[in-house]
Amino acid sequence: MAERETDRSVSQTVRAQLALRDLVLSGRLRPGERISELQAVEITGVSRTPVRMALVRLEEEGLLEAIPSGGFMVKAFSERDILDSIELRGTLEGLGARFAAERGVSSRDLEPLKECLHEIEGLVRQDPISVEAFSSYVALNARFHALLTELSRSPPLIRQIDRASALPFASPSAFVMAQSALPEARQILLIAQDHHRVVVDAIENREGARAEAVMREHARLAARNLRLALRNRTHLDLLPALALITSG
Amino acid sequence: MAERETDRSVSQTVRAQLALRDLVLSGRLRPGERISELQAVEITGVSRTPVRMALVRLEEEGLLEAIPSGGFMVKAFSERDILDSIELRGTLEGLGARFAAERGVSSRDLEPLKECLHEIEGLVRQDPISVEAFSSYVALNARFHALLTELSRSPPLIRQIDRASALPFASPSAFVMAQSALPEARQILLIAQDHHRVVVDAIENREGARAEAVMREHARLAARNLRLALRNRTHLDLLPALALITSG
DNA sequence: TGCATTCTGATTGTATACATTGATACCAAA
DNA sequence: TTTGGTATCAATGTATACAATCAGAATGCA
Repeated sequence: MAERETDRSVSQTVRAQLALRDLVLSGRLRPGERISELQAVEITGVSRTPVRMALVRLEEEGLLEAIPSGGFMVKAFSERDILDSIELRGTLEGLGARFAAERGVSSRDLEPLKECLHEIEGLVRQDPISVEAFSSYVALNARFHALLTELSRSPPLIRQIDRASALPFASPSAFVMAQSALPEARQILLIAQDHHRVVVDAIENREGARAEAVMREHARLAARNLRLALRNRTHLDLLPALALITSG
Repeated sequence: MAERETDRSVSQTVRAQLALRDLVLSGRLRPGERISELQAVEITGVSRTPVRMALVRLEEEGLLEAIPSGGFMVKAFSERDILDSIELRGTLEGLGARFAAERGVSSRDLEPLKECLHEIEGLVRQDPISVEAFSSYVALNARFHALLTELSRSPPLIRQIDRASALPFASPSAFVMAQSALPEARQILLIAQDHHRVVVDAIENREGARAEAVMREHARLAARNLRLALRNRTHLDLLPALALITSG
């Protein structure tokens, strides 16, 4: 029944973790629903031990919640939780940008970031933006944010940002996806790209405060637009992670 | 050998987690040193399964690091890592204070915070501060920060702050302990208490920006003083967590 | 003597059996 | 009918046995 294609390249634990995460994000398990180990064993095809490890890691990741009496359930998020997560992430990224600016970054390190910026530039110039271009944008945007995070050169901060982005609705891609639901999507992307340009410029010129401020504004824009998109409830199926929302 | 006093109130996993954390923080395991499961089993007196769970949790907590080839080792931190962690925590607390201020807090919710403030007030008024008073201060300070964090009423943020404080050198107590190594310790405590007063006042008056700014300044003060204390290398044994530092 | 290779030992990753605990349903008594 | 208790059962927590993998040492060959 369960596929026995033992892919030796990854551990059973990792495979279970991926399968269970997908199960939660796809919405096949509703928020608040208990996830039984036996059930998880049947679905993933691995034994209880790695399943258990995967459950613990997913709990630490924030997708699951431990039940006091034992076991785990799918965590439920309110709309406010999601908006806070976005702002939280923006604050951390802001600190990262400040670190990068204050500590100085060689032009060699800035190169990939600028290249990324340039590629995005080409995409948003289109009007209207094609579907393929849009999905490229999502990938490039995620890449931009990842590179920017790296520039902080602060392992503790990078770690924390990664944790904050683990919640699927707080990832940079999620921002963009949500914005795409709005009629003024292209305008928003143009503003976002403007933020990108400013933060790179600020880092280059060692203006820490400006770099930080623009990243926070960047997140606030994302939060505002997600809120609007949630009000309209249009095309939100683009972002399956929103299945985790329970209350307004 | 290993105590067989099976304390039924807590799980084996939790007991192992506590024992191993203590092992790391006490410095009996040096940074970079590999921690073998067998060894952990002997020390904690519990079997491999809960030990393994504890190791995974301690890794997520940031105290251990997974070795690619398998197993875990004690994580090593640079001085820069520690200073960044403090600033990171201050940034998160700043956001929390802003949330509290912007969203409004009932005077009923502020009461325990003010009481805490008042108790600290009594302590710092002493000159010189007695040893007992100082250790009370450490506890009260931690309590103040915890209450403040709660006031944000943002589960995602609270979670993140808790994670940031898990690193022992980033906890509020660590700030105070480190400061105690300096000759001007009392002056510093007075300034810190001033910050506490300002943040409460700002929250009460719904001044989000001011609340945020003072918490960040609060952390910057702590970082500055820790840096000074590290330079002097005086009384740093007060903070055993610093055993995790490897490089300057 | 130096380097590569293989073998061996130990340690981790996985599977499963056992113990224990929490939940539920049913029955009896008030 | 409701409430209390008990018994049963299912699911988790724990222990241990087995398998796979990695590191290191020893040996053989160049």
